[in-house]
Amino acid sequence: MFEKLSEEKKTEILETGIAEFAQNGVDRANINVIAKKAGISVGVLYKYYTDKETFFLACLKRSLDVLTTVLQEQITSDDKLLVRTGKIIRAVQKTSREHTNYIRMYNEITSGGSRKYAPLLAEKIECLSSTVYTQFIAEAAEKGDIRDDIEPRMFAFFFDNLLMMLQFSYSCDYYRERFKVYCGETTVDNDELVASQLTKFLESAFTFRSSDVKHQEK
Amino acid sequence: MFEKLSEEKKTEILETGIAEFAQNGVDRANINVIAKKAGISVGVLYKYYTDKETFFLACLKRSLDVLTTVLQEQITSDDKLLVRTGKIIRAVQKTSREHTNYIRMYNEITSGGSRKYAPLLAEKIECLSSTVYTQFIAEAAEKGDIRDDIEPRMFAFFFDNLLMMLQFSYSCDYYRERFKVYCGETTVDNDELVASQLTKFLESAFTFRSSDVKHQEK
Amino acid sequence: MFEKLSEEKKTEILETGIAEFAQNGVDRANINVIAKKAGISVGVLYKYYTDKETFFLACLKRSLDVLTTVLQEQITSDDKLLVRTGKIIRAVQKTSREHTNYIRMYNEITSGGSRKYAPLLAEKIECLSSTVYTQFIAEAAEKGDIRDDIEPRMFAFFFDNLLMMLQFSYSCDYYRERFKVYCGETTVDNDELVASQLTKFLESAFTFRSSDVKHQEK
Amino acid sequence: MFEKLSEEKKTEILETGIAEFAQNGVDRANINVIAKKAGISVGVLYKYYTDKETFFLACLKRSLDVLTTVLQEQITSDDKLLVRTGKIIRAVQKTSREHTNYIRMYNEITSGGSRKYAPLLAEKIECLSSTVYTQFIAEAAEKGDIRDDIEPRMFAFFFDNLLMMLQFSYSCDYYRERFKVYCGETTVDNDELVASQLTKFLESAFTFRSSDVKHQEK
DNA sequence: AATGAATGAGAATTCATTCAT
DNA sequence: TATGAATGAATTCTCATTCAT
Repeated sequence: MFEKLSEEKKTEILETGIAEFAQNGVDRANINVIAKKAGISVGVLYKYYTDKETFFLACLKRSLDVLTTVLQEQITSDDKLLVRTGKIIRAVQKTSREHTNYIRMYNEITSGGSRKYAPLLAEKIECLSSTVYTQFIAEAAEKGDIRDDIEPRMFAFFFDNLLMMLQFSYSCDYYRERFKVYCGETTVDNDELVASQLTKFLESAFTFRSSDVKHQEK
Repeated sequence: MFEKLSEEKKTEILETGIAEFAQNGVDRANINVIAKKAGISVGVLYKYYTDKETFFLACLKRSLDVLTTVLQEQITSDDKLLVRTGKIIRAVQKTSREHTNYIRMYNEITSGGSRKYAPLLAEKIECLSSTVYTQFIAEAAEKGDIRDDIEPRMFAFFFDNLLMMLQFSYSCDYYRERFKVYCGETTVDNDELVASQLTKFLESAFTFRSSDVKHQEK
Repeated sequence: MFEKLSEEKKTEILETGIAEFAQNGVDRANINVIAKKAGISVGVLYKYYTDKETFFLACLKRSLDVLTTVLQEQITSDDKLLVRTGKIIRAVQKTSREHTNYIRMYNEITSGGSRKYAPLLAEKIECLSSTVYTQFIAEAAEKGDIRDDIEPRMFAFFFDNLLMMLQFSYSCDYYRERFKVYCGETTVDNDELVASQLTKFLESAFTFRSSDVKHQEK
Repeated sequence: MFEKLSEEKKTEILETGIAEFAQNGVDRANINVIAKKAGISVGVLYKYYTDKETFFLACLKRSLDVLTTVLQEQITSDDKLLVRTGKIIRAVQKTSREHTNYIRMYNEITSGGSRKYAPLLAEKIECLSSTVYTQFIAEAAEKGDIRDDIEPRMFAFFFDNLLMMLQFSYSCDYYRERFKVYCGETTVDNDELVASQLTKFLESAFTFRSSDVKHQEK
């Protein structure tokens, strides 16, 4: 398997698949078209991937692997919470611009009725970020850098929700339009503004002091 | 159009379509199956909707209309920001449980490659919530109930991002699994816990006082 | 199902399938070609038969049903054994000439590696003839019309083997050639000769008297 | 041709082909699989056999050659008719058990629509047995060992029909099931019983005396 | 106007055959 | 000369859409 296919060719095929799937969705993408665009015959494609689903999964895996690697790099940091947060946000922006299609692939599995195996692949990335975020939030809570009356896991969840939406807002058509509706045409391309605003939002979400509270629901 | 079809029949057809599309996605849903389940002939369906895409759009429109109406109700409130926030969160939870399929339809357009016209339909709901959220955040800022160093529009954007993710986390398979990965199996069904945690998160995001800042990135 | 398709059309489709399958074998026959020849679209064919195998089975069933009916008629006779034998042989010849394709379909399942369900369909015809032949041979044995030192079932088996080979020799290309090799070009079309010779052969096979035996294997 | 391929390798390739063709039928057998199982490349296979059909024919030829050789040995006998008949039957049983795949190959050409050249190959075996059987039946008739009112050629034909069916009944799935339906599960493995019963059947078919006839069709 | 049977273009997949290495 | 990766024509099957009744 893959003895003759060079690593580059292999990658090219997957990238072509990713581009098509990201563009049209799994169901509308056409295997014969992908093969042609990748400069190979359908036969080769079917030699390496038993069927369309399997090929899609391989494309998805590659996408998630790249994203996971990028995520790993972002995460490895000894900075304090807020510095780290800022870095992560900027990294998300960068990733979204550079790896649009990977993120669209990721987005592809978040909808789509009966796609069975795809979500399994995503477990890795979700587990990774959930573990990492939860842990550094818990650590920050211990150090007193962060309010301690929210469950770290849930905090991490809300945190990642914001990051995920940010990713999609840069990469996926629908979310991008919505982004514009909310923030205006220009803001979408003003990365620094968005980054600083979101950092502030998260900063205050993290550092609320209960002593300050005056108007709280019981 | 619809001269002969009673309002109830019309609704039944759309609801059947919504159920199928929500279940299987646009591409995998089968028009003939939908017609059969709705108790009509494909002929009728094609009389009123020129093609599958158009019918999907009609189903989507209905879904968004219902969600918009529900949203309107949630939004109309004179309560203070935090009370209102809590109410909205709970309303989102309720909606997610009661109108799963509508939300799945909404989710359906957030991905799905080349679906061209679908996003246009969603403008209404996005504009509505963006306007409303932006406005009440601006008002709160004026009253001093909220920090004033974040753009209301962006604030509203982050706010809605969290709500949208919450909706999907309750209604859509992939997001639901992710929800569990982050927060644990039981949390997913503990609406009160989730609501209170998210309220806290938003509360502090909203009410940060710049005077308190000690550890901020420059 | 078949509400709109008239009985004649239904039959025409099956007969077209039978002709093609008989001509080319299951694997080489082409569903699109069959549909075209039958004057329908593939869609219709697939509406009534879930796949090629199922359609082949339906064609086979029809073939075997016709053959079974014909067999039934042949069998229903109160004649004495030998008279009956002669009638059956002539009936087999007639059937073979008139229903060549049905017999080829029958022949189709006698080879063909992994064809799974086809043989099940044939059980009916095999059971029928085995039961009938076995029974009338047993009766003849009781009456003393036939030697009684051969198991009726095995006798019936040998009897049917000869009839089956006769059928195939008239209907199937290979067997037909072989028939010529053995008996000469002209004999193949001289039904009366073949019938009388086979009758004689069977007659003596049936009526051997043990008292006559002089040179028998121990 | 075959300059480099050793005789053993050649044989191994053919035997592999025979096994696959016997198992799956010509159409369903896969050339690439056969090459792999034979431990050669498809390239080699196509060097020696121009196409699948040609290769199948070569496999068929080998099968028929082996069967012809075996047949030759069975036939070469100076025994009297009935002794010889018994020997042939037992030889057929033995061959059927030992060379199942060759017989299946043989069976493969008896059906299968448009296989054009295959039957030509079989002429040899059919001519051989027809000649031999016809001749020894004629001789027996001269000696008075056999009734003389049946054409030797037709006699030989009926005789071989029974042997052929016996072969298939032991080797080919469909015929085997039919064998069981007629004679019961256990008989199929009781070679001695079958041999003696068929011998008796043939014995009386051969030795009928016209003087005994009382109830004959005119 | 309603029906749903019929259509047939389109897509996935297979595998005999070729040919660069 | 041998290899087996690559080819792509051919085939099965699906389903959006049409249209005769």
